[in-house]
Amino acid sequence: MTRKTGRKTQSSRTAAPAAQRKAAASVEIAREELRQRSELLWEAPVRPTRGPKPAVTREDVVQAAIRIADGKDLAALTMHAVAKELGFTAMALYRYFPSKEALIDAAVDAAMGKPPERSGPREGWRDEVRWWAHAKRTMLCARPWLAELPFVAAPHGPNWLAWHESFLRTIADTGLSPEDMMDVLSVIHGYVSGSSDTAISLARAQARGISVEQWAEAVGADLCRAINDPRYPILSAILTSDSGGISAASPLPARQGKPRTMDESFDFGLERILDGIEHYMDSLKVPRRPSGRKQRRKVAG
Amino acid sequence: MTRKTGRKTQSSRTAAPAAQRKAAASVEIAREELRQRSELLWEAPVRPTRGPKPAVTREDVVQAAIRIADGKDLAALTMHAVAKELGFTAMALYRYFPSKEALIDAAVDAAMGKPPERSGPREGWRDEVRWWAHAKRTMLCARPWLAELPFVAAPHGPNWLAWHESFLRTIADTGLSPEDMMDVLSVIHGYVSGSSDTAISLARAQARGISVEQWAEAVGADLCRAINDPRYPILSAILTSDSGGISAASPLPARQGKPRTMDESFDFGLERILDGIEHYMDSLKVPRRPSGRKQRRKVAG
DNA sequence: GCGCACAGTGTACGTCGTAAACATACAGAC
DNA sequence: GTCTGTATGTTTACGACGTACACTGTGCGC
Repeated sequence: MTRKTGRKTQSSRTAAPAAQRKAAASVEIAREELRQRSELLWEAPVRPTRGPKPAVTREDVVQAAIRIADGKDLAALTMHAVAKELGFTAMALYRYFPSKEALIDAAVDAAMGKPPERSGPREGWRDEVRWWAHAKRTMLCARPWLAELPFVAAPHGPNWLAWHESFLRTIADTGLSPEDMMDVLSVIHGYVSGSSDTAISLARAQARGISVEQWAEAVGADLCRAINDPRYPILSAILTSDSGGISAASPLPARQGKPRTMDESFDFGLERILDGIEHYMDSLKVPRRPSGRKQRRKVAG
Repeated sequence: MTRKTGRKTQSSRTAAPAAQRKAAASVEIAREELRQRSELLWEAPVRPTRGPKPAVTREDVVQAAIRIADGKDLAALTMHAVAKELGFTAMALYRYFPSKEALIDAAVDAAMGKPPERSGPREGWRDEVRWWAHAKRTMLCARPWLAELPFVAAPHGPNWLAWHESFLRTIADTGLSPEDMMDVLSVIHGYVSGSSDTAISLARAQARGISVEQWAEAVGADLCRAINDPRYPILSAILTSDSGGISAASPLPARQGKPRTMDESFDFGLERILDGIEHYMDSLKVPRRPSGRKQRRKVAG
């Protein structure tokens, strides 16, 4: 991983260790670098007429990168590996992307893909939001390496925006103000990405060939340290509340025969949030204070 | 991080790498490695009587690592850097931790710290959960590198459990079943960590010396690509719905003079979730179906 | 056909994590 | 005290990484 910013246009020394920099100049560089990376995401490459044709396209490079990350993990995604995948030397890639970071930006956006189109007639916003949340979760679990990225500023590429657009479509008719729509998007988006980390962690383990059972055993073993530890009385009580076993399908403790799986827990949380949003929408219709402490009312959009 | 061919003499050490391995054997190694990393988190080091005294403690090493990550970012946290901080050579660290990953595990748990104790009398669960969520968000923003970690199985150290215990205390008296308590924990925890990514991204930028304005400019610039792009009609409408400016305090568009800040958006979402949870609790008291699709009812804890 | 712009290569450097062999310092057995 | 074994930190080394720089080769516009 270790993403660095060490780019200078010309007077650069070696792999600038992101370390010693002169503040003022470095910020300028950082800004320019971010601008350029963003551009790479949005602008089609311009093929000059002169010179030999490139052997592949930027898209081909991106796809090769995705193939590697899918097959192993983000750590396996090295310039050498991508180059080998394409039958190149590593340096050739720098004709397509100015740095590894820029390539990863592009790979992330491409790997995210477009949000799936929902066929059939439109249903209520609640169903659609639920569907969107599941789609997003599925996407994240399918490519666990997407969650490994320490962005200073996440690249908001075409697909990233498309997912957001896709969400907004689900609540476009609810009468929420623009602010509220963005905030509702933010709740759901936050919940989905945050709450999927356990599932993602499992997906990563599986990508490494670790079985579900082995993974659950490792995670469960940690949790079990809480049992009978006086520092964790409540957790301990919960963990031992019934059979106290650990479900293979969930790192959380399984009791009384019907353990909740990770997916069920996800759905549980999602329903609570949908309830909360619905409640908020209702409170806007009937002009009475919402149950929350803070007064909020609809502003004319 | 990069991993290579592993070996395994007898029992101890080795950062058993994850790359190419013989499947069966590799899983065995991975499991053993995870077990050992977990142990390092929980067990006090045993000082043998013979031989020279160690110059520092494992705790000192961890603190040095945290200092480095705090000062820069996770990428700056190299074995060489930590060693230099302590006046050592890099290899000396391997007397304290078997691998960089093990050191990072320990640094993460230590950096997370204990959850702050709340002074004063206990208030309603809603206030307490809100308080917990803010504490966690504050902690994550203060150490943005905590969110950069690609775990296969996140190490659940003492502090990690303490945060969970601390949350459970807030809802211990609400009459929720053990399953429900864990799921409520999971919703809030998921929301907090997922929804903080923008704030964390900003914190990271600031750690690199990028000002809020510059960061917002970069993020906003990406969003603005949606404007007038036929692929993003709704987003475009929202972004231009009023003044169309981008607030420096938020990457989301600011309109009509009173932009919502990131923190306000966070609170908005949190209130919706709390509403949803409250609604669920109410539905348990009055035995009538909750508004969500799935029937859930309290089980005797 | 000529020349230049651009494709991809070869080599090199500095840094990374860490294996292996080593030197050193100290506790306990004599 | 001296001896001895073990635990400590150092030295050296390796292979992989990102990428700077100088190179070779190709093919369009002239």
